[in-house]
Amino acid sequence: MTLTVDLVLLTIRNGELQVLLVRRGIPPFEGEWALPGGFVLESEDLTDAAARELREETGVDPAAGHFEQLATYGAPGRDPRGRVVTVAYLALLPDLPAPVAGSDAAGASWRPIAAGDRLAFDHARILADGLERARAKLEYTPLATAFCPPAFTIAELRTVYETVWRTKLDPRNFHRKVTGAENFIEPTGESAIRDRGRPAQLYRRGTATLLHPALLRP
Amino acid sequence: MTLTVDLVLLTIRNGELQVLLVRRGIPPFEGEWALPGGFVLESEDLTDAAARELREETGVDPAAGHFEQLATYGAPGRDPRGRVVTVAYLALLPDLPAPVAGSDAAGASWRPIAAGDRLAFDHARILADGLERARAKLEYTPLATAFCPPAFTIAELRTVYETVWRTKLDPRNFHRKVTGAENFIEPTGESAIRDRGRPAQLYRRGTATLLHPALLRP
DNA sequence: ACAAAAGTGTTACATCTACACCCATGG
DNA sequence: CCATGGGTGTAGATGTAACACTTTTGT
Repeated sequence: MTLTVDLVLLTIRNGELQVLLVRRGIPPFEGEWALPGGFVLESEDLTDAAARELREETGVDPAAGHFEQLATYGAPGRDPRGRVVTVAYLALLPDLPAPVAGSDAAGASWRPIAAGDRLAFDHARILADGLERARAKLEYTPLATAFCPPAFTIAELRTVYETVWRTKLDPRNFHRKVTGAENFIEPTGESAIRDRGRPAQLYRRGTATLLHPALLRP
Repeated sequence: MTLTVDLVLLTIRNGELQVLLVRRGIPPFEGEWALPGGFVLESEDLTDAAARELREETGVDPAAGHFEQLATYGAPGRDPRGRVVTVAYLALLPDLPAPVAGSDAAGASWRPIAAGDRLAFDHARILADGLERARAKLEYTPLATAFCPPAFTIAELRTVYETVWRTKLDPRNFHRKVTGAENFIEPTGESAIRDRGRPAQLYRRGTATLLHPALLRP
């Protein structure tokens, strides 16, 4: 029995939700897209293995965004080479200024979710589960901030919700909801910036782990 | 590397939340309580392995209640015998009329959560995660009905919430909330029964998978 | 009749939606 | 000045909490 970890790495680039995929260089599924992942080392915790893969693939620290176990997949036929059970992890990351530098997977690239790439193994199912988890968690946790840089405007936070949920939200009501939710975000007090229009306040992540009241998906 | 499944089986008996535990007959942790579980067979899906264990331990069909994957635990030192990774499953079951008949674990018994038994391995952590998952899911899914028999009264459903959440709920408001939530429960139309007081309408599970509006934990 | 549990009505308050409106900046 | 986006005010709909009150049984 072989144990691996696979990563569903989500970020928002160019206003669309993207996932990090790698092109497989060897059979099976040679040449197809797949989720990044790798073997769990002897005497390595599962979370450590996933964090190690994350660093290898993106050069990014897990603490920069959000990182959690998603689910485990072990259907007997899921890998034609034999019994491989994989523990999937989900990470929500800000748009990386230093992108896939230091990656050991040369073929890794951010692909829009909307592209609908065919994926190797049961990775389409894992990705779908990760997306649904992310969409659900935006409702009742402050995880949307994981997609944002350390300081962000409320409009930027709103585009996170709009992108992940594929909806439009009323800017006025959204503003009041997020500023009203306890410890969701805190004003940096610091200045304000933006290209056109009135400058916006900057905020950072608050201390809340649960949103109250929640932001319900329309 | 060894792969096992462990089960967090929850039910409500005698008005308290209980978990099925087994006394370990062999080292390590001989004589201590542990979650029921066992090895995943070669070419057996994880869910099948967990369902098989459930039937072996309780003689109950997974479809009688609710059954889902909880999380996977693989810290290197969690089993002193070597590397053992376990996939934990959570099941919510009605109070079983035919109890642990046919069980291959003679030492299996329902133990109150409140008893605070010391558990072998990292099973205390797994149980805590299962409890928190169950508590959270009662809020926004109709899973409370998994603890109920096929036909139940609203008061019985309310005691499920009160028991799992360790709170008291207003019977009048609770009644309106659950009858108002779309497709949560359907009246059997059928009669009404109970020991003292006015007879109650009987209900069965509805078709909803998500509760709207949700029942928020006080 | 009375206790006990089921179920309805009412009122005050919180939250949501939709939208009118004002504020601050770049060109 | 005016277009653009940031941010506040307000009214109606919906949901919530607290609790008085009516209904239907067993004893």
